[in-house]
Amino acid sequence: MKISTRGRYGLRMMIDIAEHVDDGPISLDAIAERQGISFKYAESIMRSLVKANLVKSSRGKTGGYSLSKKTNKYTLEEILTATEGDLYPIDCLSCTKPVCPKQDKCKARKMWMDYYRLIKDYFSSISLSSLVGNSSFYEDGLGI
Amino acid sequence: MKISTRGRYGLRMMIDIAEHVDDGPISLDAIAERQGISFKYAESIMRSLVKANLVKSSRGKTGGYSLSKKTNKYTLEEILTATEGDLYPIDCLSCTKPVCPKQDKCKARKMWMDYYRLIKDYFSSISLSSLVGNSSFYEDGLGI
DNA sequence: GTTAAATCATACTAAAAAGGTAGGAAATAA
DNA sequence: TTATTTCCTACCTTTTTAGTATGATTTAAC
Repeated sequence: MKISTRGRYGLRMMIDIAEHVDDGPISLDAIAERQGISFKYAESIMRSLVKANLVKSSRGKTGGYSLSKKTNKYTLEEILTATEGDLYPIDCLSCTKPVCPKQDKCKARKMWMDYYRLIKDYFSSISLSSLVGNSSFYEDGLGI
Repeated sequence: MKISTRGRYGLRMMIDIAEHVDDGPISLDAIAERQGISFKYAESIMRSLVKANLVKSSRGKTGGYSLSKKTNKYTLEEILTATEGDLYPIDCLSCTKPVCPKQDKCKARKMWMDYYRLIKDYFSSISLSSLVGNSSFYEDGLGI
């Protein structure tokens, strides 16, 4: 049931880039520093984000990472999927996995599928921009 | 993001007991056999269910496990919590865990808390009885 | 052109969690 | 008394998570 650090850190790294979007490409060094994540681990997470085309990278001296679209075009669903892997709560819901032999008789399957839809819809409904800066999500927040 | 086998198996074991509720205490041997779970692993999961007072056990020759209340009084929330542990997606939401030093500034915290409430409410809204027999959940099911 | 600063790529390792086992003690109905 | 059942503690194996090491490649600035 737990979200791994890859998903949590990946999201924070995306927020970090979004908040410094005006400064040109953001170096991983700066992101890792601000987020308190080791450079090397951040690097491995960032590569997942690049592969999923969520961020663009530029190499060389003034290189770094930048967003590939507007912050309000990102959903948490795509960010978490890129870093965590798919959002299926159980493998047998996935089309790419071998079909469970008990599937037809499984009394819990529909409940799990409904659960999957619920959380997928939730993350799809939240944009990266809603977590950035003094957004409403932040203003409503708990510990301000 | 994945549910572990303890949670999934534990739920199936509860469904199994519920479906044989008229036969008196159900032996673990029968449950493990029907559910295709190894006896020893089923035993370890069942102990979590007993500890949480979700099932009563009786020892001796005709012993076994039986429900401690009516099937419609069980929610999936309590069954999953007993077998999986708490439903928090991230540890820093839990009151019993040390407080995250960045909590006040965390832009994602409210989103995670809302997520937690969403899934807790979902599992709380589903009763064990709705997964048993030819219930509506089953009738609506996918692969029947 | 050289250099310094950045990403890219592959491989590796340690720790934790998940998944599962073993062996025997205690209870109890037949 | 015995067979059958749950109870308890400890252990083991595999997989996943989390993180590290090393070096190559790219590129802006000097």
